Amino acid sequence: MSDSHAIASDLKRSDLARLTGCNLETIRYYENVGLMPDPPRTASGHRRYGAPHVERLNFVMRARDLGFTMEEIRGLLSLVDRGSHTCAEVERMGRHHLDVVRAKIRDLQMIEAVLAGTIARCTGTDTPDCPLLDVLSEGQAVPERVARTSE
Amino acid sequence: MSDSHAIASDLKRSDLARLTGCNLETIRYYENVGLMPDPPRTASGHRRYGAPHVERLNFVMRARDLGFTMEEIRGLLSLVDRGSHTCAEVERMGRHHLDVVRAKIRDLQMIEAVLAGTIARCTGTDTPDCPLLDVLSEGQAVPERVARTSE
DNA sequence: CCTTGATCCTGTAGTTGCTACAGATCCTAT
DNA sequence: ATAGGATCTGTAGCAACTACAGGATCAAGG
Repeated sequence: MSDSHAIASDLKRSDLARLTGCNLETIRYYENVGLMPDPPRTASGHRRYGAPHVERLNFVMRARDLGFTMEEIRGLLSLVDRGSHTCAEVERMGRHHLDVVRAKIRDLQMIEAVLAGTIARCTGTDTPDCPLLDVLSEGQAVPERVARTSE
Repeated sequence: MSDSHAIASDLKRSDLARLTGCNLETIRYYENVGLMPDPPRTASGHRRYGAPHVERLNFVMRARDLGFTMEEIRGLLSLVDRGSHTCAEVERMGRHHLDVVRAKIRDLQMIEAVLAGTIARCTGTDTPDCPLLDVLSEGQAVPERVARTSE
């Protein structure tokens, strides 16, 4: 590998934010909650980041984009950091998360069906009679009322 | 209307919770944030509820079940409370919420596709090589990284 | 009538995943 | 040297609840 355009290894927090697209404050937050390591500091206490921090933050952000919770990401990172992770372990965590995602989709589709079906019966006129209000007032809004996983 | 089995109109907070399935504390919370009206009190300050409160709380809970935000529910309730609402107004709010729900579904389906497609390539063995880690490390996790509406 | 235990009251803290602000310090360029 | 940006810290705020502590009150049994 040439060093023709190596990533500068003396990044300020604002540089890291710019390179990753992460919010400036969120970087500090991830540090506080243990998703990012404590970076080295200059004599006056300013954080200095390098290429590994860029990678780590990208990892965290991609995991968040995929809907992993911070707890799950901590789990993934500790697997990787341990240095002896296996694909099986990672896959297990991924599958669990996939189950959660699919459950959310199902819940939202139930909501969509009720909403769409109800609104389709709306007249859109000035009458106070409204199927949606009827559902909210009397109907069983969503067949299984268990928890609100879908939010 | 007979009073053979009219809903008792002298309900304690615990009764309202039991009748609706709502958490006891949540009732007070809804009162604080204006989703439930301040109920009458006994001389010693205990809340007393009646049938209208049961209906109102059921309305709020069904709306929450359908994923309406508290802000939206406040809007729906103020329409209804105003006494001069129209189906068109309610429908408009419902349609807007339906759009939000559908956007969430789409976002989650993108996540599902990436996750499922990636995990399908997992070997499930003891190797550290893992497609999911590859996606998190290098991939563009979810094509459009805009906001996280789907949570 | 009195006690005991259940219920009720209030305010407040915790949850998740950030985001934003205030006030102090520091860095950089002129 | 100084002005104005950037950084530092702690903390508060968002949604939508849930739970707890400490005190007051109610209801039933003795």
